[in-house]
Amino acid sequence: MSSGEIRGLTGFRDFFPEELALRRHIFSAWRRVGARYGFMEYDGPPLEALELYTRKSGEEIVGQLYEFEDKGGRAVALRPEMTPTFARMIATRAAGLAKPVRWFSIPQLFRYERPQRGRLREHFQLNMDIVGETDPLSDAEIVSAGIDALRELGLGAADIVVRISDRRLIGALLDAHGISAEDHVPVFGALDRLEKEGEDGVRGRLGEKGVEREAATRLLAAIRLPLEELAAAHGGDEAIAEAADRLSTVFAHLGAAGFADFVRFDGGLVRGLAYYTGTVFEIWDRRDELRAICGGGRYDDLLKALGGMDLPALGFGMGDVVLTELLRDRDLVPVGTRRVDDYIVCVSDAERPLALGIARALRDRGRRVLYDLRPRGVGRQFKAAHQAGAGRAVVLGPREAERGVAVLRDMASGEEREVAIETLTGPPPGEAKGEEVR
RNA sequence: GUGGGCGUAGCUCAGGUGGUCAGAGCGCCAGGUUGUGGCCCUGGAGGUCGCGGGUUCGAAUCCCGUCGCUCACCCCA
Repeated sequence: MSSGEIRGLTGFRDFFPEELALRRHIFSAWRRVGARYGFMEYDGPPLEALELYTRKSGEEIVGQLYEFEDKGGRAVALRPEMTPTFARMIATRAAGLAKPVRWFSIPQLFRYERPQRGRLREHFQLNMDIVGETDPLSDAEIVSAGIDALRELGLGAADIVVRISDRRLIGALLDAHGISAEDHVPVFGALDRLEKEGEDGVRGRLGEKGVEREAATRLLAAIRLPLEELAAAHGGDEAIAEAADRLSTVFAHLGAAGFADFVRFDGGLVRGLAYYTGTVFEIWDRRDELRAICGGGRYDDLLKALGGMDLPALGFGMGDVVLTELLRDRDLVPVGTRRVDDYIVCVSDAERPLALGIARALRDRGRRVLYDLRPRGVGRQFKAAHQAGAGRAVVLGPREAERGVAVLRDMASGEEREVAIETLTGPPPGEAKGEEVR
């Protein structure tokens, strides 16, 4: 790069045609799944009042935000997540919306931090949320939608796994192990280190939080238990039994829906966001080489906290950055599709007016049509047709023009046949759609 | 914010210990082939070797700084 060149900002992407094609491939898969699950698409502003993010997420998040003062002196921020905007939008109409509400969005989100693998300063994220339902069926529904958003792109149970837990369950577990409610959040933070630091490391962190060694060891053993054994291991603890039972129901629903191979209980799963109140889940690649592809959970208190009605809600976010890496890894990126249908080849300049008329007529039928923008040799034109990925060439020359015909050459087989020019310029035959005209 | 690695053509990369080291492949443009593409052959365009400074007779090469990319940490979507 020369010094005079203006580069794109760190952590922001340019989407060249190939990359935009992949992005659109992902978005369209997400939209198909959203539609199948009966979700309506919405969107909100990319710039919001800073307070929308600080009020519930705390001041510490400000360091990670793209935030600044606008010309009117307002503290604003580029949205780092969609949930607050979603909550605000729901709040303004909550009374009039039929519950449960099912909405999804594909916002571009921003975060001011150093880029690294799978994390940039900007990304797109599928957000799907259900508002107004507490039944475990809704938890299973949102997890199913998350799985299908990935299945639609060709990923299967061999590629991805959904780790599911429930803050109510883990909270009850902490209570049972003598950890007071106000310590739950920091303890969640410590437990989150389990995979990175191992049990000894986490025991040390728990010790700093005032959890005794013995208790820490028992706790670490407990969260590794299968869900079915967890309640049994804590005998008469009703809170644990109830939470475990509820989560078991979610798993049962997911099993009934055919997703048993995708899901797994993970008592060590902790989501960073403070507002989760129940089910939490993350989707990871099976090889565990990438960071989480998707994360979400139940946030029953957030809507009320943001000034709206007291409505239960749950949802997830699925980013495009890690997902793109996974699709590339698994060779699930569709290769370049045909760019044009027809390439019109003019043998001499005399056919140019005819070519323009044919091009216009074919384009009116919805066909993708290309022709040289300056006179070139026939060989060059065919080469260009080949490069453009044309399905067929429409050859016009003096010999054909004289007889009112054109030669259609199938670019794959090389077969040629003559057709009357009227069949190209006239109205589409029958009721067939343009794309189907051959 | 901290630390490691890396910056040579549009892309992927060669260029022991400083002395035709400005290169290859792919891609692009053109010609071979003014009525037929893919393959092949030939030619061409394209780089202040990220930028700045220093050492030296001489720096893509060594030193310092800086910017950028990247990986990890922190944190988390």
